[in-house]
Amino acid sequence: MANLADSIEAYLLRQLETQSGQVELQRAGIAREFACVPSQVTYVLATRFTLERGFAVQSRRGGGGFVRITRLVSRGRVLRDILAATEHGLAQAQALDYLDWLRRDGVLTAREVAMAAAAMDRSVLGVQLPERDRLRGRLLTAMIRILLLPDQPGRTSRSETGEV
Amino acid sequence: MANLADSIEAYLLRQLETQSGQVELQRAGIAREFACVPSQVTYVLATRFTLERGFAVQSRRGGGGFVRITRLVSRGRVLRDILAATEHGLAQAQALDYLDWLRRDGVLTAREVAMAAAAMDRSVLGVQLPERDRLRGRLLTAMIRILLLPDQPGRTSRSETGEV
DNA sequence: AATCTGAATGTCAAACAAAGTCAAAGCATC
DNA sequence: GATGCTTTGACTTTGTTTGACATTCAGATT
Repeated sequence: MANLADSIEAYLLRQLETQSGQVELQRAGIAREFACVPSQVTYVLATRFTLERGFAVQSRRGGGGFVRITRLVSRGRVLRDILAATEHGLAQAQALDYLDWLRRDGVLTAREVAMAAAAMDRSVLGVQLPERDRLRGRLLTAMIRILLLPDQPGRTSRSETGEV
Repeated sequence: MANLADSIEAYLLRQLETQSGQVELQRAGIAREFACVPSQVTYVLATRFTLERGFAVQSRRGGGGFVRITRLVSRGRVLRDILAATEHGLAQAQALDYLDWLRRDGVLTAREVAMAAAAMDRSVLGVQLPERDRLRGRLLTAMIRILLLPDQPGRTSRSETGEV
C-alpha cells in the first residue's frame, strides 16, 4: 500500500474530505510535494478519480492553470448501471428507455430528455453501426455525468478539457 | 484560478452588469489598477469579449481615447448560425460560445448547456477531425431544433425532486 | 491650414507557465 | 515468465504575460 500512486490518492481524498467535495489544485504543486514527476499525478487522476468511482476531473492549462476534482452526488445503483452499460455501446431503443427512466426518476427534465434523444438519433450520429452504438454510449455517459456534478461550474471562458 | 486575465474579465463583466450592457473605460487606467501592462487588457478583450460571445468592442486612440464594450442582444442570428452549422461543421470552441450565448439569452438553462457541451467534447465524439466537426454540427443542430419545435415540453423546472 | 506634440490605443512575437500524451522502463504477482 | 499495474521522462499543446514598437487622435502652436 505504500506506493506513490496510493499515497497521492489518499492525500487527494483527504483534501476532498475537508473541502466539501470539490478541490482545486496544481498538478505541478502536488508533484513537488510528493517529489515525483507531474505526469504521476495525471496517472493517479486517470486511474483513481474516474467516473465509475464517482469523480469528475476538469482542468485548464497555461498560467493560472489548475486541476479540479469533484465528487459526484451519488444517484444510486441504477445510474451506475446505466453508466456501466453505456460504456460498451448502446442501441437507440435502449437509450430511449434509459432516458425515460431518468426522467421519471427526476434526474432529467423533459426538455433534457428531448435534447439527448435528438442527439442520439442514428441519423444524427451518422457513423456506421458497430461504432455508432459506441458513440451513442459515450454521448449518454458524458451527458449524464456532467449533470451529476453538484454545482455546474459556470462556464469559464476557454476550453477546459473534459477529461473524464 | 487567480490569473490576471480572469480577474480583469470578471471586473469588466461586473462593470457591464452595473451599467446596463455598455461600459467605457481607459485601457491604461485598467492596466494601472491591475498593475499590469496595457496590452494585457487588450489580450483580455481579444480573448473574452469577442463577437462570438456577444460583445462588441470599439475604441479610439489618442488624447481622450477610450475602449467601449457593448453586450449585444440578438438571438436570431445565433440560432440561424447554429442551424447552418450542420453543413459546415463546428469547432468545439465555437460550439461553446454558441451555447453560452443561448443561455444568456434564456433559450437554454445552465444544465442544458452543460449537457450539450459535454456531448460535444472532442474526447467524447472520438472521431477524427474533418468528420468530428461535422458530427458536432449535426449534434448541436439536432438538439436545438428539437427545442424549437412546437409542442415540445416547455422550459419549466423539474424542481420538486430538487438537486441534480 | 499645416504641423507639432503628447496622450492614448494597437500589434506582434517572445518568454513563461501550466497541463496532456505516450511509450518505455520498472516492479509485483500469479 | 507473462501479465498488469506504476513510475519516469521527453515532447506536445494550450493559455498567459510582457515589452518594444507602431499607429492614431485631439488640441496647441505656428
